[in-house]
Amino acid sequence: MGTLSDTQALQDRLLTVAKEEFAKQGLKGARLQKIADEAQVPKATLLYHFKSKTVLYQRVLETILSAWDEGFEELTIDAEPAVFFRRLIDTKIASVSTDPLASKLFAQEIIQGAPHLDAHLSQQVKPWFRQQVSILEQWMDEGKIRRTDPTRLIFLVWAATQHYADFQAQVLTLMNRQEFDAELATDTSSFLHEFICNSLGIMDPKHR
Amino acid sequence: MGTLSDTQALQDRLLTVAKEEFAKQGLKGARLQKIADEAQVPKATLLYHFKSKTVLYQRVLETILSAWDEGFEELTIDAEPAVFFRRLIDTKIASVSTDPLASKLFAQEIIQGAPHLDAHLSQQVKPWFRQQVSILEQWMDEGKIRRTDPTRLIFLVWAATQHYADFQAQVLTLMNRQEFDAELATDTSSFLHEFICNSLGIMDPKHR
DNA sequence: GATTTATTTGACCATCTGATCAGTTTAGTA
DNA sequence: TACTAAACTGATCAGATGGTCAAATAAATC
Repeated sequence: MGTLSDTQALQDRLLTVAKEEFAKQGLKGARLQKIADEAQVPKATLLYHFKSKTVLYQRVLETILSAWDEGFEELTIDAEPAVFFRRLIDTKIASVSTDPLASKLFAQEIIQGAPHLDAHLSQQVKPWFRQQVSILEQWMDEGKIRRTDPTRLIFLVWAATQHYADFQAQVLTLMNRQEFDAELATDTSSFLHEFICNSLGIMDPKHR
Repeated sequence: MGTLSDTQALQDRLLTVAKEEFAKQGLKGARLQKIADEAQVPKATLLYHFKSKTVLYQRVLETILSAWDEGFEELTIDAEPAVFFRRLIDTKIASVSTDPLASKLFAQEIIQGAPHLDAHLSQQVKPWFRQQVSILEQWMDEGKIRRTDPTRLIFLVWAATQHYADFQAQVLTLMNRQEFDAELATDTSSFLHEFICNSLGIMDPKHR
């Protein structure tokens, strides 16, 4: 049997299980024993593959962040406003709908002051953020979208999408739903796109 | 010395300190010893006033929620849309700016599935929420605001405001700021009001 | 002032949990 | 097959942590 791939597969499984536990319980609240149990492996084996709880947590975080970076890098400048926001919102809603645990874990990390991702925030997120801001500013200069604060505009999109992952418990309760299904996701995506385009005075190409 | 008021004052202080610790570290992460130290009181004294960590946590949560309920009950139906959103946003931004710790604590509770406030969500928040939805629907019927999904509209306001408390670390980093001051608060409030009114086709009374 | 009640606190405990380690098994290699 | 290295794991530990308790002190009541 391929041992290297076995080891890799095991570590991936451990990371997946750990992500779930960290997302649900927080860093301090998560228990190595439970992660090990869930992955059907002795606790000592878990600690053989990841030297410590902190290392395991950081590895989980890295996995999440690199997946996100990959997904958002593709959002290029070429498109016109309506398409840009369509892509941005769809990408975020998709990530929130596909993997809400990642979003929850990230949210808890930020809420607690982002002690484990200072570097990532200033080195990965900030440049991406500045680029988005400058795109929006350019469009405002060109009169393609209403002039407003681009920084807070991006925060708005960010917050409005992330909300459906982080506050899922509240959202589902208030909507009388059991789960966040695909229909809910596309409807939410449509709502946000329409709401934002309306505010920015963007005419949807489809409706012209 | 008034003993009753002394006891009350002490318990209030303990609750305040505990809120800070719970907000920063989460329920599992918070340490009774640290809360006691911060309040300059032996740990045994803390546990004399609150039988257990869980009880202390629930008391903190109750304090936060009742303060919120009080603040949002006042938002009555009378006003016209522009005023309604002005008040709603101002109230939320004020609460987020005055006491971000409360917001953070609440957020973590919801993220982890709201195990300690199922009752509050369905008994306090839900009725308030339904009322807001019905106000918005009425305005849509009357043509006072653009027709859209009222549920997701409220979520949007909620998310967009809360974001500034919960993700403060990220917001400050990306804005190159050190603290969330009063100016930032009013600017944010203005931005959101303008953005929403624009999307809903509400003319600000002041500008007519 | 005596008695009872509420508050305070140091000492202590039972339990949990992350981490270590030595010994074993399995896989890869010559 | 003999040898080395990697992977695995039961047993165990050291430290931390929530919680208890009995004794002391302060406050209230009679």
